[in-house]
Amino acid sequence: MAKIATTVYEQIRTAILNGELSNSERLVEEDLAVSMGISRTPVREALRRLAAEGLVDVSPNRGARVAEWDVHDLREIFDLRSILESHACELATPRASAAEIEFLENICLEMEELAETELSSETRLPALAARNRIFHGKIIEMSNSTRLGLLIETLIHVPIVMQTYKVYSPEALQRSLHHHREIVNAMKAGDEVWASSVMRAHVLAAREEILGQPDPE
Amino acid sequence: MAKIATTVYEQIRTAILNGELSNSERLVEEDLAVSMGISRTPVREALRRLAAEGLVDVSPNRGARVAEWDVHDLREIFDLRSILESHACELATPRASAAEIEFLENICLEMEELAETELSSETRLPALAARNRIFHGKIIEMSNSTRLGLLIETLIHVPIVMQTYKVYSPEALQRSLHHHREIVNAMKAGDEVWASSVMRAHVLAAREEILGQPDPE
DNA sequence: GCTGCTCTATTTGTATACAAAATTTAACCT
DNA sequence: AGGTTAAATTTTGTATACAAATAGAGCAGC
Repeated sequence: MAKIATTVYEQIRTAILNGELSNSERLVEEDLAVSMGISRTPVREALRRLAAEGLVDVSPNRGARVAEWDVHDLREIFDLRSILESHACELATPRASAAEIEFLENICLEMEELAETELSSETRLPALAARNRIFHGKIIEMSNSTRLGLLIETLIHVPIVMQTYKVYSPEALQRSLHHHREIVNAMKAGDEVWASSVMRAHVLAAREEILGQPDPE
Repeated sequence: MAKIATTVYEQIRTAILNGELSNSERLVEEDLAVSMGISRTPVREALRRLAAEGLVDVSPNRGARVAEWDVHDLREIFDLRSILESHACELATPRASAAEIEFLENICLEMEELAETELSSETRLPALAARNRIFHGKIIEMSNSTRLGLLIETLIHVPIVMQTYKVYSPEALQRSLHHHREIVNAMKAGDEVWASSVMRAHVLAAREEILGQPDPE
């Protein structure tokens, strides 16, 4: 069990991502430490790491709170995701191997099957969300750009919460699955403009589905 | 003198950015601590923060080294900068106020004057580089996207080293200044496609100037 | 001369102790 | 009673102490 700090980091992180700590709750180092039976040192390290990823806000001498995101923040995040993931598609397309294409096609198939089964939402949604993450993650990996991957990773943390719990409308789900298929087809055709365009649309469509119409400002 | 950790962070950071610590030098916590007359605790915090920004690499139980970037890394970074700064331009253009446009025009003017004076390179280059950062930073600020700003900031750290010391060819410098002018003109015209396109070209041109031809891979 | 091992010396990771700052509570004055 | 100030408590920031892990030196074997 190496690195208590990492364990703590993951625990707090998943707690935040599961909404168990939401509402800008204060994160007192000592409290977290005793509740986990450890000292403040690794807790501090974990909190700083979470702060660097934008999941908590820390003020000097005033400690850490879990970060809050308003609609404007979320629009920003989806906006940037649409650009960066689209770019990942562009980079990935000329590099895609047959095996990688097949891998993506399998994910598509699994998701399509899941969408048709009449499981209760509680089991179906997480299964879909997990495969969705794998699909997007695979393309990012295929883009072969370490930093692009890191940037997207930090952006994705936040929407993961709602991605897992938001109930998509049946039409939106269908559209989303079609997008996935179309992305793979575009990659298979070696058409990176096509692939990246669909990915851009895909993320922007998800944004509207989750956030509704653009805010007037 | 609040927050030793922040002071340490800035010291190490500028030391890295000035190349005083380059070549994947090992950063031993105790050594840094005694050399600054403090304890290891704030040094650790500073190193973790630098790690989060990609300026140092830390391995578990093996400490921190200053990060190294090869040509491939730098290509990635400029690639992403070209996309993100271009997007910043796109967002900034419809929001630009007359005062902001004027501010940017003043920077352009100052840089053009600096380019004509025959100061020794040692004083001229840093002055140009500083104004260049202000120009780009202003546009990012005008884009009004906190997260976009944060993403670009982390990407920019690395090239700052060479941006400050790299001797541009006279033609490249001229082209760069013309790009700046053109960006402002496009913004003044309210044409965000034009503005973002020039910005994209601007960053990609800088990439080629600094890194040379694309690596074949 | 080179490779692999053991043992020592560094160095990191965590715990605890103390100082400085901020928040809360309570008392006080008008 | 309301609001302001001042003590008390909580909480963060830094220093120190100790345990665990790693790297390096020296030595044995080939």
